[in-house]
Amino acid sequence: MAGVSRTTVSLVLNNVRSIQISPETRQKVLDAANELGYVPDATAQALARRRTKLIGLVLTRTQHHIATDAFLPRIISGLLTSAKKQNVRILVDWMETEHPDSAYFELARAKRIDGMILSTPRLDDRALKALEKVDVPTVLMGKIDGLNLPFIDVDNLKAAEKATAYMLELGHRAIACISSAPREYTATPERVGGYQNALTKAGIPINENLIRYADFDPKSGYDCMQSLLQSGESFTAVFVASDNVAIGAKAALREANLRVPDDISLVGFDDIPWAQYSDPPLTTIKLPAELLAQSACELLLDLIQDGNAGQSHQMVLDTELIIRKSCKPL
Amino acid sequence: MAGVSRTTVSLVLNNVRSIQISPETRQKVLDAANELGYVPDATAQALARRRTKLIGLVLTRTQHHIATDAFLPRIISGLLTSAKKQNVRILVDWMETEHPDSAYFELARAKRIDGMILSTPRLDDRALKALEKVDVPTVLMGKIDGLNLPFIDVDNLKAAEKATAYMLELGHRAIACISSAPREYTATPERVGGYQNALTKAGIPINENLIRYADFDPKSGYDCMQSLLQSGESFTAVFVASDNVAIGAKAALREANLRVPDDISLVGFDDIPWAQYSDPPLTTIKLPAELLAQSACELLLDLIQDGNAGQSHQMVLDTELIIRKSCKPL
DNA sequence: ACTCCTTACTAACGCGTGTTACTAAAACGT
DNA sequence: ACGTTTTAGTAACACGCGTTAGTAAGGAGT
Repeated sequence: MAGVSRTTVSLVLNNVRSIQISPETRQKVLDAANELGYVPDATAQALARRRTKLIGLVLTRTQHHIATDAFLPRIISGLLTSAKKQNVRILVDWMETEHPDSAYFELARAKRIDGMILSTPRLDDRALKALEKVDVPTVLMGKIDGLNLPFIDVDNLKAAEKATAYMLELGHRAIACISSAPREYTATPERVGGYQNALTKAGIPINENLIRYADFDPKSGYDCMQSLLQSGESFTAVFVASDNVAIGAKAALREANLRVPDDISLVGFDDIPWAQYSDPPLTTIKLPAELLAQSACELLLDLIQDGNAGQSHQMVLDTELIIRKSCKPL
Repeated sequence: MAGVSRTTVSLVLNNVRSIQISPETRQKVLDAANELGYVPDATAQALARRRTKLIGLVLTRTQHHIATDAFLPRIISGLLTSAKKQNVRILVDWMETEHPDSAYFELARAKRIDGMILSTPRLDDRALKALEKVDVPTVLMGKIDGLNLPFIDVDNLKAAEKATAYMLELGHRAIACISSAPREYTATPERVGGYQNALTKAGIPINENLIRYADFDPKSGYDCMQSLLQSGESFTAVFVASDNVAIGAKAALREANLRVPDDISLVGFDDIPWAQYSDPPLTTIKLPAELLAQSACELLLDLIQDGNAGQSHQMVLDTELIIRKSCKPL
């Protein structure tokens, strides 16, 4: 070093205001640090400060569903920009759903991260209840009613209702629904519920045979659509609650020689990059993914800083129906 | 604790073999740890062991290109499985290309990570040369000729040649090429080079006017295809060096009332999930993304453990041409 | 009875930083 | 001239673990 104590260096580099350092020594320290190319050891800082400056993004899905998720890049992108702005880094982890309760805590208990964002939580996940009582700042990306955890989500119900209402306006009456994921995932009942609400408001009875539950990926969409086509039920429009699933659903329609929108109208959900370039361009619900991720990140950092300071940190974002060319008046 | 020293606990929990512990005390320690729900503090371990058990995935792209990258999920999925197997975690970071040389080192210098994987490196990146001399285990996902850094990549040249040769076999002679990314990215010259090789071997002169450089996302593919169509050049087939770019390219063809494969044959690259469900199913080069990521991870962990133990850690994986229905004999 | 080895454990230090309590010197006030 | 405050800096401890060197107890050998 250059002529000063370790403590002084720490005080200068961290710009501690509650203490006085003469401008000259301050400059001497800065010069020395610069010349030596000194970078504080992040691990040691974390140990001393009891903050790792790391937040975890925990994906509650199988490996295969992560690999085929066309939505994930937007979440990561949003998270990265928001994190960089706040000088925090992102740790990605993944959890097979079969794991026991303790799985969520591996990261947190070891204090590897300061807090975490849980993507696509499941309703049947018992560990979530435990999270309420444990002191790990957590933000859910997905609303769960029973729990009192902070969450951020879009208004899935309203969005699905909007999408379905649009097809109703065009005169469709026999409208099928393919959900984005199995029932256990929180968005599923909301989106299917919104679809059902719209039908009910239009005085149309709900036909359970027109509802299918996909499993995130295009293949499941393909299977669901085939199942619908083979069910014998007739329909002129389909609400597919995930663009990624719609990719497969459209393939099934094509194989059955049905054309979009001439034979079947289609509305998707998410507005992944593919949607506007598909044939025909897909009418879909635009989900503000980057904003969602950024808000989740900021919410989490608030929680980490202020503790759980009173107010319930829960946000619901709005969505927009993007009308393209996959629907046609009946 | 339950009747024993801190040292003994450490020895038991880490299963240190070079030292003797009686089975009874061992069990006592394990029982106590279990009851207390003791989890070692990861930060403190990292400080003492000088290993963070974290590896960085550094993306050299803009925020927008990350958000629209249909290929990223497969990389992350592969990395996650491989990392979990080795009890290591993944830190995702991102770097705008304009940053100065030091940018790569922020993570490494602060010893936040044990090593890093660099995705889609750029040829013009001067910082890479600095990496050679710095003691940070690094694996490049993408081959760079001048450097002596460990890398893992697919044989882009051979793959592109294979794709182009396939169209030549079908009788096409006027074959255009849309690259996946700007020239600065390492895969670009290789893939375009493979395309040119195939033409040359078939005795066809290379027409520079039939080559376009896209920029990762569907929109750039759309623009490139439009540019080709408006150039006045005539062609019957196109090699698009990225499925993600092909999404947009197909949209441009459709708008020009050209049909695939009747009017234009198309071969893609990557085999993203969308490819097999597109209309028509896209013939493409299947890139083993998960394997690529896993190999990169294992390579990196080897480097971290053994230091740079002699042998040049460089791997080139093979690809496969998946023939679907987007090409037609001329 | 003494040395020598083995077994089973622990004291003490180090990892690289943040932070608190304290001190020495200088400046100030009467 | 003396007490009091301010200024500028540092020593020492803490963070929670890994690890090395060392020790006490017990057994074996002569």
